[in-house]
Amino acid sequence: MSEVGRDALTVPLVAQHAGVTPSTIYRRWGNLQELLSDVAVERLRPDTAPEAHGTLASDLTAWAEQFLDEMASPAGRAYTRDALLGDPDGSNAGQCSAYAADQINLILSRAAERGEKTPGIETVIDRVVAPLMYRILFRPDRLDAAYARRLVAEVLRPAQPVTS
Amino acid sequence: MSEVGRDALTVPLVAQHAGVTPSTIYRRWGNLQELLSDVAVERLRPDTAPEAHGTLASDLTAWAEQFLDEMASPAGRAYTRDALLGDPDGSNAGQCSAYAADQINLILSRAAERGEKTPGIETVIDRVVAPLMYRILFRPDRLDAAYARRLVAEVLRPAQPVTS
DNA sequence: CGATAGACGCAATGATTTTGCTTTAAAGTG
DNA sequence: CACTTTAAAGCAAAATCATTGCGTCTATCG
Repeated sequence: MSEVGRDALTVPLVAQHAGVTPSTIYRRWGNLQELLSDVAVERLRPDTAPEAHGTLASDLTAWAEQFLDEMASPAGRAYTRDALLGDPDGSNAGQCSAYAADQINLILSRAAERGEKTPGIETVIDRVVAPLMYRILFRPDRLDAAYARRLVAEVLRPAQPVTS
Repeated sequence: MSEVGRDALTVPLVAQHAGVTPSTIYRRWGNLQELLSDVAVERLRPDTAPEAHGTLASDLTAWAEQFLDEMASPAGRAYTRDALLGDPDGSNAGQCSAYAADQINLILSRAAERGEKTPGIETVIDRVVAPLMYRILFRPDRLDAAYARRLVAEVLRPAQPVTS
C-alpha cells in the first residue's frame, strides 16, 4: 500500500510482496476487499490501554478525543470503511465495536473502583461512540474535539429537559 | 441483481441489461462500486412523508421503528454499505443522512406548529439516528422495535441522572 | 447553417480472477 | 515409525473484467 497507494493495490501485487501466488490469496480471502477488511481490523485495534487521569470525566473525555482523532483521520476513515466493506457476516465490524467497548469498559470499571457513579457501557456507546461514528461516516463536516467533549459531558450529567 | 445476485453482479452484466457497452458504464462511473453507491442512495430515498399521528412522541416513534425496520433489513444494510463504499467524497453518505434529517425535520416542525416543545434536529440525530445506525452497521444483534422506542422516549424525556 | 463539445460503440490490449491438477507439508493413527 | 488423511500452496491455462484510442453520432451553441 505504501508503494502504489491504497487505490492501485491489487491482489497480484500483494501476492508478489508476500512471495506467494495470487491464487493462494484468492483462496484464503476470496477477494481484495475481504483481505483489506482483515487488515483494517488489525490496524484499528487499540495498541495501548486508555490513559488514566483520575476521574471518569477526564478519562472518558480524553478517550473520546483520541478516538475521534484517530477515527476521523483519512486513514481511520479508510480503515473503517474497509472493515465494514469486505465483511459478509459482520464479524469484523463487531470486532471494531468490541475494541471500543473494551476500552470504555476499562475506564468505567476504574471509575467504579473509585466509587464513582458510572453510566452503563451500552449508554456510553449509544451516547458517545455512536454519534461520533455516525458523523464520521455520514457527515464528515464540523467534527472537532469540542463535540466529543460535549457528548461525554452530556452522558455524565443529568440532561436538561426538552427545550424550545 | 435479481438475476445473478448482488455478489455476482458485474459491470458487463449491467451493461448488457442496459443495452449498452461496458465502456460506457466505466466512463460514467469508473467502477461497479460507484455505480452501486448511486443506486443505493436512490433506493434509500424515502418515498413517502413520515406518518402523522398527532403527537411528537408518536410521530417520532413510528418513524424510528420504520427506519430501523428498513435499514436493519438485509437489503437496507446492503444498500447502506454500498452507499458508503463507492463514495470518494462522502457526498452519497451525506445524502443518506440528509434524507433522515429531512424526515425528522418535518416531524419536528409539525410538532412545533402544534406548540409542542421539541428537541433540536441535531439532538435527535445524535440520540436516535446515530445509535440505530451504529448498531445496524457494527452490532447487528439484539436490535428490535423496543430499542428504537426507548431511544425516542429518552430523547423526549428529561433523562435520569447517571446511575450505579 | 456550421462548429464544437460530449457521449457512445467498437475493438484491441492488458490485467485480474477463477479453476483443475499436482505437489508439499503437517497432523493424526495404528 | 510407517501410513493415511487433511489442508494448503504452486503452477498454468482459461475465462472474465478493466482500460483506452479512435471513429461516429447527437445536441447545443454561436
